[in-house]
Amino acid sequence: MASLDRSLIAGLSIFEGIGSGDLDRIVGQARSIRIAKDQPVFEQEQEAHSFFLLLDGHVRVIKSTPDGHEVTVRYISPGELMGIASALGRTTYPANAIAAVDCVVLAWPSQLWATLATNFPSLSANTYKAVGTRLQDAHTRVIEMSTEQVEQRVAHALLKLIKQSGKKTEDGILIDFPISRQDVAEMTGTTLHTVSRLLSAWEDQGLVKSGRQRVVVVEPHRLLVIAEGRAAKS
Amino acid sequence: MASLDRSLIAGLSIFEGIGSGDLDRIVGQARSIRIAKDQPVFEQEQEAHSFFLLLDGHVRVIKSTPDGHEVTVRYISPGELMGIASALGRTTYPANAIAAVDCVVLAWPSQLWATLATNFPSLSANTYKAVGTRLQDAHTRVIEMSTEQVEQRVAHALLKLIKQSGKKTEDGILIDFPISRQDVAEMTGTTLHTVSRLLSAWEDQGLVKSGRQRVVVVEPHRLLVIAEGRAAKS
DNA sequence: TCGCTTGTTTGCGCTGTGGCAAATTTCATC
DNA sequence: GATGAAATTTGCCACAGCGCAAACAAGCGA
Repeated sequence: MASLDRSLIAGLSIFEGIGSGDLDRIVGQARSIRIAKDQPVFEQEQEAHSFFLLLDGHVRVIKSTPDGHEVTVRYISPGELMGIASALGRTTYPANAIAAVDCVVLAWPSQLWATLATNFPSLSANTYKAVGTRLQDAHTRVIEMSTEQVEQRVAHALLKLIKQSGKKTEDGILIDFPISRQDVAEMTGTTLHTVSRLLSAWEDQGLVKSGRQRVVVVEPHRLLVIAEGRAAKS
Repeated sequence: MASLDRSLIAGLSIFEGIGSGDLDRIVGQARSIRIAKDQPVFEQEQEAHSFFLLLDGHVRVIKSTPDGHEVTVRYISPGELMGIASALGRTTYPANAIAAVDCVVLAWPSQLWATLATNFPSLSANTYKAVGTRLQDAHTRVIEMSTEQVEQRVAHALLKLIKQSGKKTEDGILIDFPISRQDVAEMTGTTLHTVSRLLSAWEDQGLVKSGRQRVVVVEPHRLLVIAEGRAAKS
């Protein structure tokens, strides 16, 4: 399979600045795995035996709280690394990662990170740059949760999703994996009821079209207005 | 000054596994800077010319939103790195860092990171481990904001503060830098009014003692009960 | 010592959201 | 096409916590 995906893989930002020979040497040490929808890629607290690169599909990263709440930390799109506990000096995964659709991933044994990082400094630099972005994102998330109302947070969440995994359709931009009201609620710290009410209202205003596990954003620009908190109260 | 602080510095977790000769070589390239209370260590969006190690004092890291809200990202205690944008492939600081009290920091030029990291792998590993912890903390924060009520969040914030910067007194554990109700509000995503009400209530119950820019936790254990959400409604 | 500034407390009313429950739709399976 | 499970919608109510405003300390400088 390696040969088939090579051109795709070579274009990923993680491998920027890495020669094609080196790339082969890196990818050659990974095994390719298929993960069926709703199956875990890795699980919270579990020993971090591998780290992964998502080649195809979408993965949801979730943390569960002791009292039974679930919070979606982020969604992973093709080309992103996940489970890189080893690069951050951890021995267990900090969260659950679950395939939102059928996925294909590359998996490297965790102990390989150290040698890969020293042999391929660009790989290391690119990885830590991605970590920096993630840290930023997490802080942005904290800020949103601290200062915005539910309506703005949900709007922001949808905008993020279409930017990351949007697919053009004739109706608008579709989030191209199944996503329920409950899922959106877990991303934004609210309830599925409130999300449902919001989506209904937005649908009435022609902002979005949505159905069972399906959201299409018709007017991203107007959604952005809501996200920024400059919405005209109807 | 370097000689005076050497034993202190050698014990920091960032320098774990680094020989004393190497340590000198690393620290020798930093300059020591005093920063007066309320003065910035670095500022959001500003070119990241240096990265820092806090030797003494306490620093507040803040992000400002376009609409004038301020959110406290975290507090930094002695021994922690800050402003390590360069290690994460960024060229500007992502937030404001302000001295909560008079501080002493070591500062290295950002461009030095690359050579330090390659010459001293332990330094690099320790740093990224700290980054990993920070990422964890940020996610924990998101989860708290998503699932907990204000009362629990404030309780958690106080517990974090006393763990990080607590100082034993005869009354209880004092947060040993000036912290206002407003500051706590900015850590927990609420208003100074609500924080004030909570502290008043807790003071009545003998849980804390507080005054102007000052909080002493008298009964950490009972505060933890509140933080966990297992509090008996009075 | 007397202001003056800055931080804190507290009352009151309002509202955004959560909680609950029931009805309804959609999809998958037999 | 019938049956059932899962997702969604919606109405109603309750209340946590915010906003506003006014009164109160507590330091600090002159």
